[in-house]
Amino acid sequence: MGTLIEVTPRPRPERARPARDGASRSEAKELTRKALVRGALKLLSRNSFDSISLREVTREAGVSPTAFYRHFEDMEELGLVLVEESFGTLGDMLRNARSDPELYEDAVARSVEVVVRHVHEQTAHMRFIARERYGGIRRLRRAIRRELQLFADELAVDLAQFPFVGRWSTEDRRMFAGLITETMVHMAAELLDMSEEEAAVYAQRTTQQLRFITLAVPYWRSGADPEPT
Amino acid sequence: MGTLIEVTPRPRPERARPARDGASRSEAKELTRKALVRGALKLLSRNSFDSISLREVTREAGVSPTAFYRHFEDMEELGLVLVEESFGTLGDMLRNARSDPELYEDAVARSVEVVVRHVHEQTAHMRFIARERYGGIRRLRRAIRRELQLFADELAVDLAQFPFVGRWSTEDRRMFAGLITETMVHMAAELLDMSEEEAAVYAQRTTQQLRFITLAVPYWRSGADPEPT
DNA sequence: AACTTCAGTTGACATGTGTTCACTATCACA
DNA sequence: TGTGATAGTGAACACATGTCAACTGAAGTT
Repeated sequence: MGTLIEVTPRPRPERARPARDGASRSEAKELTRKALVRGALKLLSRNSFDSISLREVTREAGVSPTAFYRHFEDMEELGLVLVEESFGTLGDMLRNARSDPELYEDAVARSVEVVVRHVHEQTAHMRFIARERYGGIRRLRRAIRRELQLFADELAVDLAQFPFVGRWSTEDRRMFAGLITETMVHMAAELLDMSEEEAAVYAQRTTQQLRFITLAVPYWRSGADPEPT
Repeated sequence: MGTLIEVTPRPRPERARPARDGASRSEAKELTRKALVRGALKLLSRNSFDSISLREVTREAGVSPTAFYRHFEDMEELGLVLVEESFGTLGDMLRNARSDPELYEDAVARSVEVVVRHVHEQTAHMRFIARERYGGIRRLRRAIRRELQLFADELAVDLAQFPFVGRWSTEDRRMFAGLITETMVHMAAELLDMSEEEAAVYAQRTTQQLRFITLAVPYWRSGADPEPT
C-alpha cells in the first residue's frame, strides 16, 4: 500500500458511449440521434420547448454536449424533426382508422375513440404539439399549423362523400372540416391534463358536440353567394 | 487640470430609479410593480413564460434584479397576476359588448367583431393566454382553464334566452357554450400570427362556422337521456 | 497494413442565471 | 425633530448555458 498505487492499470474508463455492439458506423449514428430526439421528447413533457437546453437534451441522451452538433445544427432543427415525427404517428393512426373494419355504425363516435386512443399512446408527441402550436418558436408554430392544415384539407375531401356535403363548394367543405378538426385537436389537448375518468367524460362531451354539428349539415346554405336576392 | 479633479462634486449619480415625483410611498411601489408586469408582458410576446428570466423582467422594467422580490415571491406569482389581468380586460370587453346598442341584428357577427377588436387592442395579453393555456407551467394552465370555464358557463346561462335552448338541460347548454367558446378562443389564437387581410378572411370563416353551428339548434335532442327507447 | 473519416470525447471560455447579504435614502409617523 | 420602516441599490455566490478548439479511437477504405 505504498506510493504510486495502480497508476497504469486503470480498471476501465468505460465511456458513457451507449452500447453500439455490432452496429455499423451509420447505424450507430442513427442510434444516438434517436436518443437525442427521445431525450428531448421526455424533457418536453415537463417544460416547453424554448425552455429546455441543448445540454439537458444531451445529458438525457447520455452523450456529451458537443455531440449534439454532429446531428443537428440547432435546437430549432431538433424541434422541426419532432413536429414531423409527431404528425407522422398521427397520420399512421388515422390511416389505420380508415382501413379499420367499421366497428361502430357511428362515424363520429369512432373518430373520437381513435383520437382518444392516440392521445393515450402518444402522449408525449401530442403534448409537444399542443404546447408548441402557440408556443415561443415561430418556425415550430408554422410547421404545426401547416400539418394541421393538411389534415383538415384531407378531411374536407373525405367529407364530400356524405349526404348534402357533396354538393357544397370546396370553401364550405373546408370551413366544415376546420370546425371538426379544431374540435378534435382541442379535445386532445384538454385530455392531456386529465385523469382517466375526467377524460372519459370529456370525450363523451366532445362526441355530443360533433353530433350536434352534424345536425346542421342538411340546413346549410352557403353564405359565399354574394347575391342578396 | 491636475490630480484629484472633481472628487467631491460628482455631477449626480441619478439612479435608474424611475421618476416617482410627487407620489406617495405606496403609489411609487405600485408604479414599479406595474413596470415589472408590463416588462414581463413585453418579453412574453417573443418568448413563452417559462423561458423568460427574472433578470430580464427587471431589466425591462429598469430596476435591479433584487427589487423583484419586494413585489413577487416568484416568477410564477407574476404569471398568475398576468392571467388575472388578461381575463380582467377580456371581461370588461365582453360586458361592454353586452350593454352596447345592438348595431347588428346578427348576434354571431357582432360577437366575432368584438373578439377581433379585442385581439387588436390587447394583443400581448391574448398571446400570453394562448401560449400558456397549454404551456409549461401547471398552475398557469389551471388558472387559465378555470377562467375560460367561467366564461363558458356564463355564456351557457345567457344562451337560455334563445329559442329552443331555453328548454335544454343545463348540461346541454354547457356543451353548446363550450363549442362556441372554443371556436372563439381558437380564432383569437390564430389571429395573433396573421396579417390584417388574413385576419379579416379568417374572422369571416369563423363567423360562418358559428352560423353553421346555430343551424343545428332547432334539431338538437339531448343524448343525456339514458333511456334507449 | 497503412490511411482517412468522423462520431464522439475533454476542457475551457464568456456570459447569464436566481438568490443572499449588507447597504442607503427617502417617506411616514411619533 | 428624530426615528423606524421599507423600496430600492450593488457586489458576490455557485452554478448552468452555448459554443469553440483540439483530441481520440474505432470503422471503413485503399
